Amino acid sequence: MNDIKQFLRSNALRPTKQRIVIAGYLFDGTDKHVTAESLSTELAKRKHIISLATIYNTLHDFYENGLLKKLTLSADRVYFDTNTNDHHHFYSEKEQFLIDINKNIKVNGLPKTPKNKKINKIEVIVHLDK
Amino acid sequence: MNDIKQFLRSNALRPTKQRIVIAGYLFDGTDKHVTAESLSTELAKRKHIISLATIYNTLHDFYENGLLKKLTLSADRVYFDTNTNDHHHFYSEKEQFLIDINKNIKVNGLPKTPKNKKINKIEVIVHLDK
DNA sequence: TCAACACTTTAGAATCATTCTAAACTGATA
DNA sequence: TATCAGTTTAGAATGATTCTAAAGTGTTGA
Ligand SMILES: [Mn+2]
Ligand SMILES: [Mn+2]
Ligand SMILES: [Zn+2]
Ligand SMILES: [Zn+2]
Repeated sequence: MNDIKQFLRSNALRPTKQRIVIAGYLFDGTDKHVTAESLSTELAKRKHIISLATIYNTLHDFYENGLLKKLTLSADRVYFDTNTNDHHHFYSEKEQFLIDINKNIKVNGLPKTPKNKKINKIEVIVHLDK
Repeated sequence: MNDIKQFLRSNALRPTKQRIVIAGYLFDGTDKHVTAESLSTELAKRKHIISLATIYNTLHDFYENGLLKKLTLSADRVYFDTNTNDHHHFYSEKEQFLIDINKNIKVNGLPKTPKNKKINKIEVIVHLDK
């Protein structure tokens, strides 16, 4: 709890009640993939009612500070990922199912990068069925 | 034009004026990535005004019939891809920039697929900068 | 300790891509 | 050519997200 406050301060984020609760949930040691909605629901289960606006604000604040990654897997909700290491995903759109692939993956056979561009990140999504 | 009509019929799609125009544009031999909006704009340049509702309907009809692939690269617009072969992409979110990677890419080092799931498709997105 | 102020939170409105509704239209068929 | 299922469309609705602006709070210097 004081760790969380320090943690937030060290990321130039004022440790407000809401941010402490959200960080406490997100960074509890277990990697998580959340949407604004799912996060809101989880916090509500724990009797922490935080407005959706604040949840969006906080997710973005954390993202801007590199505490979260952002995943665009579906067109109609954004996932935030507490695992900030380089990694990939198994994903089932149908089942809203998302699992980290932390193993080292190699992508072979890429053509040369387009002129004047630089590779920022290679993202591998393994879409699952049934 | 009659080819287009046949093409549509052979896909169980009634060859309406609108579908003929849209198919004529999309399947002209050049691979394309379009959004509903960009397609609408391109058609408008060619003096073909088709309602957005129809453009959405048609993109979905084509998609359902396997004539298009759907790409979820950004959270706030869906891309449709006229290249229906298995392939991957270079993508620049900032520049709305999208290039096919048709070369055979191999992804090595995947962990084993989660129990009771099947790999449907492996998607590689090479995010570009600069 | 506390005033002062920048930073935050929040309800509710706004945005915007997409989907839906239901009425008018049209391609296919006999 | 009449009929009807399939299509198109304007406009309303939806839903995730962002914005607005007013009220609340953490920080800091005296
Ligand atoms: Mn949406
Ligand atoms: Mn949106
Ligand atoms: Zn992850
Ligand atoms: Zn493509």
